Amino acid sequence: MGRADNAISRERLLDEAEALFAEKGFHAVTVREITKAAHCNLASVNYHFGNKQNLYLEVFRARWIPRAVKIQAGFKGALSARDGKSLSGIVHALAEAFLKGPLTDNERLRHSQLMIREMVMPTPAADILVEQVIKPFFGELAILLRPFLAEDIENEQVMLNILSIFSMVIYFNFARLPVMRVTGREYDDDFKERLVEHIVQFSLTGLDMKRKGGA
Amino acid sequence: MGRADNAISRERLLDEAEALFAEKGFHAVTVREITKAAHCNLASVNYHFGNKQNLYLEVFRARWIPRAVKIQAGFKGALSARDGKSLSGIVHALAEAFLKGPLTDNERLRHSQLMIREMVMPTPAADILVEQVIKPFFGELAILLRPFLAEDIENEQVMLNILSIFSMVIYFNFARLPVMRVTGREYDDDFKERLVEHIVQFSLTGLDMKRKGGA
DNA sequence: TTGACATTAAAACGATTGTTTGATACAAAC
DNA sequence: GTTTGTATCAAACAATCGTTTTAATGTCAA
Repeated sequence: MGRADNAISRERLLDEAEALFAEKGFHAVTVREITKAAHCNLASVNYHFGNKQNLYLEVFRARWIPRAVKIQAGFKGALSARDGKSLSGIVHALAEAFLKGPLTDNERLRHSQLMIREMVMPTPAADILVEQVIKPFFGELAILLRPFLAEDIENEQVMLNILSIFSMVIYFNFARLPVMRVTGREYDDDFKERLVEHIVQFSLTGLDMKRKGGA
Repeated sequence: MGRADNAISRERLLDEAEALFAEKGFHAVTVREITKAAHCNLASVNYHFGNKQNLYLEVFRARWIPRAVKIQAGFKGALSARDGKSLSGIVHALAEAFLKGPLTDNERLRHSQLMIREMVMPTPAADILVEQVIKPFFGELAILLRPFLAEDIENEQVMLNILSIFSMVIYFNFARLPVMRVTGREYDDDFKERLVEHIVQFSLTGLDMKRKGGA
């Protein structure tokens, strides 16, 4: 084929590579596996991306970051729409953006898996991830949350709070196995809704909910 | 050498394999790498464990689970010692057992890394992990926490609360890169103490700490 | 139509992988 | 002292890995 299919097979490689890297990890996936899934020739990875490592990095630049931007856009949209001016509204929009949001369930799962992998075993992609996505986003969150917190609160304390909310959102996304086993529930829409509500309530009041009466 | 060194090199293999599997993941570690680190012959992995997969599984049975038991013992010890009869005491003992506890910092890191890997990309080891360690432990925690929660609270709600606390403990252990980058702090004893206090406070009151005055 | 360029294709490359083999060394049993 | 069983060792195994090579195929400009 000629030049016309240039972008197409390159994009297919990125799609399939992202799915496989997310599911199995970098070293467990072979170039042959990727090219077969993308219906490309074996040499196409090295032709379009130089080598396997570079394809992995490009997956983050061309797929992971845009997805993160999409999630953040969903969050900001929900914010300005209705939940803008209350603490529970902000946390609700945040949890919903990551657990339900504009992505499919598979996309969300892949997104979390790739991020977790980079945190447990950082590669050069982790720098891009932290500096270009996490730090800026957490900075915006800090500005949003600060009006609702104590006036003399330190920046470190704000960040720890954000990290704690984030840890729940991430955990309920990637640790589906123990969550399902312990609660006995499937990851359907009902349960996701339940999780969003739980994250909001726990983030606002913690365990101390006697005054609210339990559920 | 003769029979005397039997157990010794087998144990060395388990030690080095655990460290390498935790750091790099199953597929990224080679048998040659493990045997070299353990000062053993290349064939010793297949001699003692049959194959590489079986060594990985045995790492969980012979190393990971005992470590989990040790952490839980540290938690229960702290409970009966002083923090037994208050909500904050229980959460404090829990956070401290996982973030400071009886293990070295490297041991704690490896422990979290292996667990996270099994949650993101489950292997047969994940079943052992969830059924033999996580579910029983969460069951005990539920019994401990229930007296302090609302009387009509559902079991699912209790489990979600435990999962939330657990998500923070896990996250602050394995996601050190973003935590350090966002807070600007190193993982020294001071910071770990700070993290324990934060987890306790957030678990008890969430973000709504204005009545307490911030820090 | 021709020449230049971009992409795909098949085949092979050397290196590395997990695993197996057969010989050797050693301690305990008889 | 011979036998038996266990552990270690160097060496080689077939298979698979990422990557390179070379040729073929297509498109577009001149």
